[in-house]
Amino acid sequence: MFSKACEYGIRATLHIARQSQGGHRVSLKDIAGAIDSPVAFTAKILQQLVHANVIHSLKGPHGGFEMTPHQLHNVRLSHIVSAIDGDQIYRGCGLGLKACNELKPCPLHDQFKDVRDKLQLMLETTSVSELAAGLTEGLTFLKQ
Amino acid sequence: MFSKACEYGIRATLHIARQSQGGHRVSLKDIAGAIDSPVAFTAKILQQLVHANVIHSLKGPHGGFEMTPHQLHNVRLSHIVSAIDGDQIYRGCGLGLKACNELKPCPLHDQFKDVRDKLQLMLETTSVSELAAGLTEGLTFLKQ
DNA sequence: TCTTAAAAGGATAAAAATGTCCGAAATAGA
DNA sequence: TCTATTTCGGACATTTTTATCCTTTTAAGA
Repeated sequence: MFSKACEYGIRATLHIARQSQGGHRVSLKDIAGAIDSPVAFTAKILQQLVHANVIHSLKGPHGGFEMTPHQLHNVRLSHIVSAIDGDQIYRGCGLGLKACNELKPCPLHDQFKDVRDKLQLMLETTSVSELAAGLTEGLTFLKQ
Repeated sequence: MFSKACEYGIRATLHIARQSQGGHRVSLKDIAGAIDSPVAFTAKILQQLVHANVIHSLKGPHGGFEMTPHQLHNVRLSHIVSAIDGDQIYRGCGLGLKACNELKPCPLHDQFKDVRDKLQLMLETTSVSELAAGLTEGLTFLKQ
């Protein structure tokens, strides 16, 4: 569904969100350890997320990654997904046809529309904060 | 959502189904032309679909691909997708966690479940025949 | 100012997906 | 039986994704 990069991106952001809610800044190593991902690859993804204003970073000693109150309040899953994978998942045609639309639909356009719209709605309405809360409460998990 | 191979596979199967409904067998070249796909790559995918008993092939002059009445009656989109991409799309965890389940869910397990179940239901209930009918009626398209 | 810790960013490597080529096998028809 | 046509299947090539390594930049603290 999502690329590996996007999966790591979501997991990393959720970990950062959880720690930021507790007032803690986290390092790259910390994140990679918490979500069980390759360190250097995770670094590249975090860079993308910083550029996309999903997370915030600070260099130097005691540096690391965090989310500002503004980011914690506003960031939705859709922001992470479109920053890494783009919006083809919920905007593109299910059969990869460039010119597929309501007027000239592919054979599964209608069937797909339901699924795609549901996915889009879910990504756009689900906030990172609410998911991070579930982690803190020990109800959900980011590895194994 | 699906791999390129799977997109070609679905499009090819729909073209073959449509032609089979009219009593016509189609060649590889014919298929690749109709769905606008690379010929040799399409050949590989068709082989997979023959092995998966989604379509039927005949070698030699006047050979080609077709669907038997039995296949036309039974094949659903889910058969094509699982033959080419496997069932990870609607069975796997959205965040790529191997051990994600109801008891130990990932943070977006519940939100994802809805989307995934809807996708699974759609793929398992949509028959290739019904989609091919839309093509014949000129209501839907397989390229541009 | 110097050292140290951390992210940033460029170059490269490995793996997977996508795509191509060509000879082998099968089969219809002359 | 011979030839032409078509799928089959193996090997190879290209592109994209995933992953690693190393140097540079930034900033804190001694």
